[in-house]
Amino acid sequence: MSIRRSGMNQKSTEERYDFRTIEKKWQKRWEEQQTFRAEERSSKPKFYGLVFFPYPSGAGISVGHCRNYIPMDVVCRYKAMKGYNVLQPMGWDAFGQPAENEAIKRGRNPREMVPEYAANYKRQCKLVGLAYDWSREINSSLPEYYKWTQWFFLLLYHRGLAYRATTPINWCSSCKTGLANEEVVGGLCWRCDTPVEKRPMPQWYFRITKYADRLLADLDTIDWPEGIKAMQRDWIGRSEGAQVTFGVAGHEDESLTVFTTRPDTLWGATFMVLAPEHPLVLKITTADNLDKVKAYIEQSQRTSEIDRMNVNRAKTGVFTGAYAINPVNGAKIPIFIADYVLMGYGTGAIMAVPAHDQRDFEFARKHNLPVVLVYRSSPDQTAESMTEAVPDGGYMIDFTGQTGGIDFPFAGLPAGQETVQKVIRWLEEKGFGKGVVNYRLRDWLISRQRYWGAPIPIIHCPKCGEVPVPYEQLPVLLPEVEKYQPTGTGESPLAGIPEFVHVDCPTCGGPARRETDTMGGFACSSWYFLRFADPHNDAEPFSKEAVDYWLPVDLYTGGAEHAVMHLLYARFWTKVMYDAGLINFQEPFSTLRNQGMLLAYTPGREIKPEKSGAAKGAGGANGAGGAGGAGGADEEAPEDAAGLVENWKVLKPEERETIPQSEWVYRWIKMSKSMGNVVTPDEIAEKYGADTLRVYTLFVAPFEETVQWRDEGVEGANRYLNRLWRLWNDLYPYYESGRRLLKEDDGWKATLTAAQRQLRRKLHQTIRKVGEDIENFRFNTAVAALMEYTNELSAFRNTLANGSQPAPETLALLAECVETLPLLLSPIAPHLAEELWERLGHSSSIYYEPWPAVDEAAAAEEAITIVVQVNGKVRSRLTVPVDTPDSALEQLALGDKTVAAALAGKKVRRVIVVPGKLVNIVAG
RNA sequence: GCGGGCGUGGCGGAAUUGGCAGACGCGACGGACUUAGGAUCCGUUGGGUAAAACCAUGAGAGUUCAAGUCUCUCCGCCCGCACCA
Repeated sequence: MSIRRSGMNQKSTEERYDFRTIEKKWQKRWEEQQTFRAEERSSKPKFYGLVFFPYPSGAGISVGHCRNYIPMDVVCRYKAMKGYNVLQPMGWDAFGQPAENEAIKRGRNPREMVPEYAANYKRQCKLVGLAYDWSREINSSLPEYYKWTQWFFLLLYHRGLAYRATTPINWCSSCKTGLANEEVVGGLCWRCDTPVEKRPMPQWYFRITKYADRLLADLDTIDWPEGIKAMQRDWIGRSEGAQVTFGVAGHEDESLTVFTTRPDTLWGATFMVLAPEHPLVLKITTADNLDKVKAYIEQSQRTSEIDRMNVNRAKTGVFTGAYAINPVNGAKIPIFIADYVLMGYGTGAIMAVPAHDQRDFEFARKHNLPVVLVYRSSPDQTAESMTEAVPDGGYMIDFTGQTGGIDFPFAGLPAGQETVQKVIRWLEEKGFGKGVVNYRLRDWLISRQRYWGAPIPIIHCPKCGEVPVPYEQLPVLLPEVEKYQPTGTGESPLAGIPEFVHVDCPTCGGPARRETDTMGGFACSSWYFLRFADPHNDAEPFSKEAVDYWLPVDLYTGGAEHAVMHLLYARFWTKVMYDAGLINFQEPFSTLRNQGMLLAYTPGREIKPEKSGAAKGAGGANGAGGAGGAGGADEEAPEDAAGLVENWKVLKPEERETIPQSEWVYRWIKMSKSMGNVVTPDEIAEKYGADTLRVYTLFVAPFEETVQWRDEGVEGANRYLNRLWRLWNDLYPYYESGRRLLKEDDGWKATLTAAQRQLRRKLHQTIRKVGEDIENFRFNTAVAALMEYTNELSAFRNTLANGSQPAPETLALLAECVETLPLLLSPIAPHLAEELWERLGHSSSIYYEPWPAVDEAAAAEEAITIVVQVNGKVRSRLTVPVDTPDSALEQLALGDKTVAAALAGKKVRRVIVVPGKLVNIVAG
């Protein structure tokens, strides 16, 4: 029996480690020695790890951001130990409305406020021990950065990808600015949930639609979560079909082109529907229908976006009095207008085939329009008996003789893509239409009528028209203003600054006006990942050499809320730069991962379910808005919507005073500033230390999963680190004498006892497992593996005889354990790892130490447990040497006492041996 | 409705190609050490039984010697999109 070491024998060992002192010490040293600075030139392979560009808000970072930043930091630190030249930068997405709104709210100048907030973020990042290369810090609101954002605007402009157009835009009356389609979520502004209206205004757009096919196709080349790829595919919304041109009866000079994915159903078109906004509507409407039509148009303009998007609404619409002529059979069909047809999709006009399209069917029944079948599945199927449309199946009906002399070669063809293609070819031959590919994606509205953004570098000259600012005149500096508030007139605050607006035309020298719109924040974040490769270049946005070396980003992490916006825009700009020969890759982010949301247990109160207008929030229990706690998007819910989650409301700070705790109702909701339930890394670092925060964050759940923040869990992580600290200190005294043996020769490995070999096996298995888990983003099991190992090491320690000197090979083994532990710990709990490493006598940072090598021989199992099953049920276990042949396993299994008992009275029919795993005896 | 994901102890979660379900941690319980314990250490901890048997991975079927894992049908939850012609 061995003597158990109790804590009492180790009074000299500190029970708990002094994380405050240790963490401060190492953070200071990392900073002084610029430990995390990426090498400019290196023969090493590179690794570029990046987290979503954050906007520095006044609230600072929360533990939600840490759920993204810490895992990335672990990967980067691990990669450094694996011999990579690592680039892990950080910077500030400082332009845009969150900053501007906060500046307005606090009555502060964003130029002063933003750097303060950024400094606070930076302080917090350091507090958490994140290994950023701060020499590459960037700030998108500084002229040295936005000069190049403007440069890229001009690049797009000169390549025909930026244009100004006056079309009805999505207008948020609260933000007082236009929104791109991506920024309208369910008819509401993505930032403030205000219902979006349509307003015609001249605006700048980027022609992202030109890249739709490539943005879609290249999704197949990148390692991104399926869900994000699916969202981008849906957003791009490619659909194949045909445009078919119909004549208009009585208007021989006009024609109407429809887009349809089902040109094979043209013979069943019984009416046509135009979007109310369609330009031909008023031209073709007959006099007696004009009042009705005008009224309908007006009504549909009044109908809110949200209402129009309600699928279950009745299919309203009115007849224009005009008729279209179906080219395939000369049939005259009535033309209606209805708001279920959208001007922004396809051609804004559809042919309606009620027999095979549900919406058309509903419209036809409501307005007593005929239904004509094109496909039939059985001979007795009739249009009259239909209760709903039949979207697919069946064989085409023979329309020969009913097509006004036009041939009909499709009788009997089955419904399907092949038939559609045949019809398209036929339409093209006849000149009735052509096959086209249509996209849901629309051009990217970049104009903002706001102050805090990069001015659009364009000059409007009465003589020369639109003139791009010459490259050498960049940057167009954002002027100082007295008021940052949006003007309310729909114009940018910049329009009120004469010295900014009035400018000489670069072309003719005459008086001209500057463009006063600024660019939306997504412009800045569409190229920042490139700037990190060469952040201080003042001659160009980046040198090709630096970008060729560092890019693309190897690993990119952030919340899923940017699935379409930022990630689509950045991909688009990357492709444009590729086309311009600036870079040699087409996808900026090779691997993308999304961290899960962080929920906090939050006190609130029940509220009455009714309440007329407050229908919003019924969408789900994730609070207001869907943005994640970490990464760029900093949504801020409006005051009245904040905290409303299905008949439940977060307690306001004052309510926590006035409402007794017995009436509090707790719920798990997203941790966010607007909910007042944010836990900051500062408070955790203060109480338990940054390493504890790191361990807890990694251990609590898989990276992608939503997690619930629990203080008990944090305490568990802290306990573990203290346990590890004590264990290491208990073993440390053996290090000096064991180390010599460890380094001198390998002989000791052969003389280990079985228990010692087992410990060493666990050690090397752990080295392998932790490395693999980090590479595969399984941080929770990496931490678990470390815990398992320290548990075994701890049990081994307890077997050491107190006071007496262990045998030499034991000392060598202990030295190996003592030396390896800080290395394994280093990516996960770097402060503690550095401290232990230093105590081992090292003077340089553990950050650059090589990751320990796995001794495969030591890691290999000597004996394995073979499960013996009878008819699939475990009856016994055998411990055998690894190389036991199958036949011997079978014999051993059959000879086992419990197995024999289970087999009593049965006949063995079959024996399955799975090498290294089990023996299953089938008997009956 | 469509697309993506998920459902395992009291809780968070483990579980290679189908091969011992519940690693690791939290919580709980018992013990040791203590003036003390919300510290530390050592145990126990899915249900069930005296012990077994047996029952357990949302429900139900199927494939297989063997299913948390594969197939089908449901149910529930989360995320995204939603009249897209």
